[in-house]
Amino acid sequence: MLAVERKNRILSILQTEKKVVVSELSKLFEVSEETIRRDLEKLEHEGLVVKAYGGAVLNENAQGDLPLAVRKRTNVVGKQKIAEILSHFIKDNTSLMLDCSSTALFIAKRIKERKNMTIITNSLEILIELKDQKNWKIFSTGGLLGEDSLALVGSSADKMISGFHVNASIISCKGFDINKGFTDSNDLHASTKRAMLENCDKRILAVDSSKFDRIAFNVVGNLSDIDVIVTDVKPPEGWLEKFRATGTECIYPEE
Amino acid sequence: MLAVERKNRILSILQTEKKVVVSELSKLFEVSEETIRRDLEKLEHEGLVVKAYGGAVLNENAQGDLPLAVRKRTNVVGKQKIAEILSHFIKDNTSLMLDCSSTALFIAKRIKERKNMTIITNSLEILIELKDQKNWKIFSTGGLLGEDSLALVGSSADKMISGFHVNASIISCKGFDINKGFTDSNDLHASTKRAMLENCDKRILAVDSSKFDRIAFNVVGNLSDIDVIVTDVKPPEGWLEKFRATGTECIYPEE
DNA sequence: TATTTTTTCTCTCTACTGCTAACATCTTTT
DNA sequence: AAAAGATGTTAGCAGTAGAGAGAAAAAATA
Repeated sequence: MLAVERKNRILSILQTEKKVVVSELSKLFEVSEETIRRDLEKLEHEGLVVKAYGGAVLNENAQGDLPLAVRKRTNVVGKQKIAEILSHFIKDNTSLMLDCSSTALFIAKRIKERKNMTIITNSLEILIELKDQKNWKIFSTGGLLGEDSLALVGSSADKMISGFHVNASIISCKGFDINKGFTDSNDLHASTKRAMLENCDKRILAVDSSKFDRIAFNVVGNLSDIDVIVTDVKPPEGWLEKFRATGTECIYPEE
Repeated sequence: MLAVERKNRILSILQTEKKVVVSELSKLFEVSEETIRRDLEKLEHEGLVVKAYGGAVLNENAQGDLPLAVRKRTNVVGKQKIAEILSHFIKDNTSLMLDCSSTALFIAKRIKERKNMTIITNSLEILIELKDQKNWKIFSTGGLLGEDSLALVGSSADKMISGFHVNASIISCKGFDINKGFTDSNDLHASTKRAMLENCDKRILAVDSSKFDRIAFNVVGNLSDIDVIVTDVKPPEGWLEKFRATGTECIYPEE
């Protein structure tokens, strides 16, 4: 039995039983208790469970993410797929900028196992998600706290971002149109995203299929501003041709 | 049954019954009364319940508290008193800087009724506490996320603070000594506090009595750097004389 | 009000279970 | 072949729980 299989089974047991006990799991899976503890440790790191003396319980808190967020949970599966794909490309000892988007938050949750990372973000949720990472450098942009989001935006945020240069920036957007480019509904957010794209080696756009063919009010950029596009489904062939034409790499799940 | 399970059940019983009785819980969970007492003791330390003779009740005050903080709950009563006093001095339409301290967080909770405030802080907890305030401007300093705190510190935080000027800065510290001044155990925090004091009209030090006669490693400032000191108990007469000599106003609760 | 009785609490001691961390072993990947 | 990852083993440490004695608080009684 694979380690991930076991971890998934533990999660599904937790969902019905509400709690698990180390000694029982050890017998059930016929592995040592230490192995179970390590599994639980990893699951805790991923924010899915809370370890307790003798076992673990579900992290209620993680079900709906932070209690604070009134997040629109559109296409969670797609966003998870994108986070899964991207997490494989992110190595130890690299620096990243992450914008304030649910996709970026999923990515943050996924890369907790990496070592010595440097993260710059304007998302309070990502800051809180990563606050306990040892040996990481977590920078927050300053700025004005957004009205309906947990993002820091405005000129001070943009200025701060310009003071850094990272290996890669990962940003998301509200709309993606093959001709019009990618757009957002808030000009302050759009400006911050642009600043992130201007101060990195690799410009990555994470955009799930619910954004396809949508155009929001504020243009963030177009294909030539992006090095890699990551999506949850294979885009239409016509798009892929365009991507090849502009030299934009496109990554999507196999089949 | 895991210890955490029991504690969670106690909390949920509390939510419906409003109170719990040690002897009843002991029978219900089939553990000794000492064990129940220890559970309640831990829950009280976490600030979730208030122990009483024979049982415990919910801590109303903590209902809206963040799940993230494992707050050091030292002298909560004193800090509340200080917040109470200060809240009377804070008027509508003013701008404040608040540092990252539990006292500042208590103050933030108290002044939510004010209108049109402008707040600058380096505390993530204060940002989240105030995120839903309508018609307020909430600014975050940027900076490096502290190791053991939810604070943003470092040169970028300090630089950002220098770009603002507010009506009053309210800061706290780890130690207050009448001769040595006020000190903190972290140089980055100390530097941020200094920056806050340098960019305001009124410099306010909120220091509860648990900090009296303690000296931490990093000096933040001395009496001449402060306009108003707010404490939870009346300081010794000798101190009051010194305050008069340096022209520092001192406010404390009446007897 | 003062005193006694009862209840509850605090503290210490002890036993036990589970945890952490370091190392060894084996497998898989590069 | 070397590096990385997963698993098992061990020893010392930390968290949990119960028992009993004495202190403190509340209630009952004088």
